[in-house]
Amino acid sequence: MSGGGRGGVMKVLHVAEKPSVAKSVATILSRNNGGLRTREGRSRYNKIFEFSYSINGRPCHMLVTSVTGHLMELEFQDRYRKWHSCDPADLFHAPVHKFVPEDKLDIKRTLEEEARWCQWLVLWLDCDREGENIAFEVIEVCTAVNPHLTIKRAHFSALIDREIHEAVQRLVEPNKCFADAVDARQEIDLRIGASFTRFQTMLLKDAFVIDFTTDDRNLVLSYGPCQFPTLGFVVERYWEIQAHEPEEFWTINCSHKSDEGIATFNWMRGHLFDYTCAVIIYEMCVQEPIATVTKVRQQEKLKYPPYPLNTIELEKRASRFFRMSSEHTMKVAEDLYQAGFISYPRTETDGFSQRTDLHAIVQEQQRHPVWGPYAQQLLEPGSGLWRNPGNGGHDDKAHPPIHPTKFSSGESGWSQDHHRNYLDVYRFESWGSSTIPTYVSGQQFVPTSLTLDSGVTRPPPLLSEADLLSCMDKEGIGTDATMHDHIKKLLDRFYATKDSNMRFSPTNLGEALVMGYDDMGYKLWKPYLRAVMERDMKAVSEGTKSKAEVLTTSLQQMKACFVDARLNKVKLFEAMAVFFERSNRSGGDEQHAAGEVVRPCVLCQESDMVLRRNRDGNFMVGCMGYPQCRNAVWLPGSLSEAVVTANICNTCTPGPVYMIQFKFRPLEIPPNYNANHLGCIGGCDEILRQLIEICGTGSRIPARGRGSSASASNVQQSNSRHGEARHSACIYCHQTGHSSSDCPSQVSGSRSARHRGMNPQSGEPSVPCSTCGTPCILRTANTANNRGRKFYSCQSQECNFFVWEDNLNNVTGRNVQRGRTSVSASNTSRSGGRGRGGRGGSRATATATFVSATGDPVTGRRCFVCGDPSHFANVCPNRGS
DNA sequence: GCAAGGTC
Repeated sequence: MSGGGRGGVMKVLHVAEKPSVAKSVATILSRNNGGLRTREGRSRYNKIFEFSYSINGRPCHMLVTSVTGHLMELEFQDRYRKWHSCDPADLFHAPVHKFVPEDKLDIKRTLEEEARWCQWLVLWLDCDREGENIAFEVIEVCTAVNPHLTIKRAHFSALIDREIHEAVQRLVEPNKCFADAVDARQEIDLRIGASFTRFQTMLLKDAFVIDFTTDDRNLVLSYGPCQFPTLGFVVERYWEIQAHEPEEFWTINCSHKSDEGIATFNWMRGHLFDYTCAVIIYEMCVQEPIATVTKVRQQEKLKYPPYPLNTIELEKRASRFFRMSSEHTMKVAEDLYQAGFISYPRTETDGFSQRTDLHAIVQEQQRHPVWGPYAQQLLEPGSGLWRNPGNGGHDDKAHPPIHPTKFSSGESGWSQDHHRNYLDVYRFESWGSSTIPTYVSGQQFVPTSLTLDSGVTRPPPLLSEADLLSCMDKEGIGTDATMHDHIKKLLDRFYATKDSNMRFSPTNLGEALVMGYDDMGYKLWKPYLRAVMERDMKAVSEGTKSKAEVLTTSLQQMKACFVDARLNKVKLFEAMAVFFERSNRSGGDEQHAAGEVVRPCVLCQESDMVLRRNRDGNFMVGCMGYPQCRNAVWLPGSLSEAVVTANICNTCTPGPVYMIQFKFRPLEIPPNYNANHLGCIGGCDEILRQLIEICGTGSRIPARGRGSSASASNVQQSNSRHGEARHSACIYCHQTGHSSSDCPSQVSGSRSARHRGMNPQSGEPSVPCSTCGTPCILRTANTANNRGRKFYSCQSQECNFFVWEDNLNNVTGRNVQRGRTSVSASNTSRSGGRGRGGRGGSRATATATFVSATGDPVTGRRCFVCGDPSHFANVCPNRGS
């Protein structure tokens, strides 16, 4: 019989994913005379609960404790931890290991101490893949000290009595497939993240002047399978906006004022882009102004209350109504949860289970000064107000939707944000209703106003935090508990910014990185990669694929992608060069920056010395501090291979000095020397010294042009947008004669309108918007009528400023100068004095002809009321209105 | 100095 302790009381160790669950499980199970006792463990957060219970009739001494999420981390072996310790491509196969980090050692000790004297281990981790993986971490720690443990898994979907009692009587086996799926995910995330992060940081950080007013050493250009697609959403929307070319349209609006109020009528055709058509129809209306009601339709509009809150919806609503970032929202929610005011804030569930006592939840709120009376009303049986909330159809089987759990009239020391979390009688949405006068079919009236108005098509808005969360949710980027982290990471890494309207734009850096990978043809910034990983994980968790299989294939693919990306790194360079000045610091070639560490530099005593190969193929060990420190040891020219080993020389100091496995070309060294030699560059190696003396160092075959084309970093792209850059080859088509911003190969599709060369410091031509002052950059139209024509338009979401560059020159009589040329929108606006935007009321007083939607002067069009070409009929002063 | 996932 397994379990030992035949006939006696069996000792059972229960481990939950978090302290709160341990407490709930212990409280529920001990309720019937269990005699619950609490004692401290090694970790101050993770208490140990003890009581008596019987499992399937067998008396047990129960110990319930917890971990706090994952107990272990995955890391590369020490040898590969330093950034310059290896080629980043090696990180796809460098050995990794799982270990318990420093801050979790207390928990580990508690588990070890308690597991030692127990017979059973019961795992109460959350019932999802991560929970299963944590379960195996706990198993590893516990079985290491007690290999005889019988291991069981409790399956529960809610922390309620029946579920918990049932779970403990129906223990199952832990599911290794689930845990394996997470192992695979962890390893892939680590390898991809570390390799690409090191690669792009070392490639670009020092090669460009990236000025983010931060300590330069902290600038990391990270890559991650979640953060990059998140950035991708932001950049894609931004490009969509950039690519938008405003088009003027015309609409006829009619209103009618009666005793009952004002009715506004919309034109069934919506709007027309053709001015002539619109004005003809409008003039017909004006000449026959009597309106006839042809149909009256009444429609009931329903508005449903929202579904119960899950984490994502909570974050979206806090962002929309309170302008709180998702990250801050989760902090506040955590505070409220810790204090017992709301239920667990990380949940996917958006429907209450049948078993939830909703009346009890509402009862708690009866004393509240604001919504207490409403709560009381709800509970009154006669009021007929009670209605169960809807169900959004999601259930994570672990937690209920987020709801208030007890009454609070405000705790001292809490910020306003803490109070905001209640969905009270919901003051944050309105019915949005309006009442209109009643009409009957056949009724006739003369409109109070009838206008021909112009409008301009607008691009979609920048992504809000709620939009971004929706995109991530839809594409499966991150989990409900981590999405806000990924968004914050974009801000922390200077990849994106959030404006005062809580909307996200990419920074130059964020845009350049996405552009670089996009130009390589890689969808690394798209959600597909994550989707493939998610599919693989599912296959592993269902047992249709093995962990090893998924790891092998996906790492193989990712490594191929990495190697290819590195071959195409010029694309990243070019994209960066669009936005940033090149620096004259070292770097820019991660191959040069990388190298295997051989020893600490004795000269500068700051950096490591690494094994490198120069462009001629010769080996040397040079200081990472180059060019500040020029310490170098040149190795024999007869070397064909050299690899740093893990062997440390026991004579040379200061150490460690790693020994190098040398391989010489046999024909180039004297016959009495071995072609394979494990040597040391620290000074102790007599053989190496002799070979250097015999063979010399440096170029083995002088001046034969070897390696002259080997440089993969000969990017000569100048970042200057003026002067010499115009004479160098375009970075897109590689032709001379135009700059990259004018490249004809780039002026179609959304790519054409990308934000190229708009670095404010670069002196790109721009005009300040006369309405809001935002600098407007020069862009090129791509419409049938105006292909290639340049225009300025305001990038502000709220502003309609637009002007053709050639009009500007005509109007102001001079060319646009860099920076601060001021332009009056009223003189240059396309739409003259018409329209509702209030743009350019000056048109009515101008003597010029009309300006059409394309900006060209229009001849032969004049007010049909008085014939004056300076205005249209709708604003004619001679027309009785 | 690197990822994403748990959670305090």
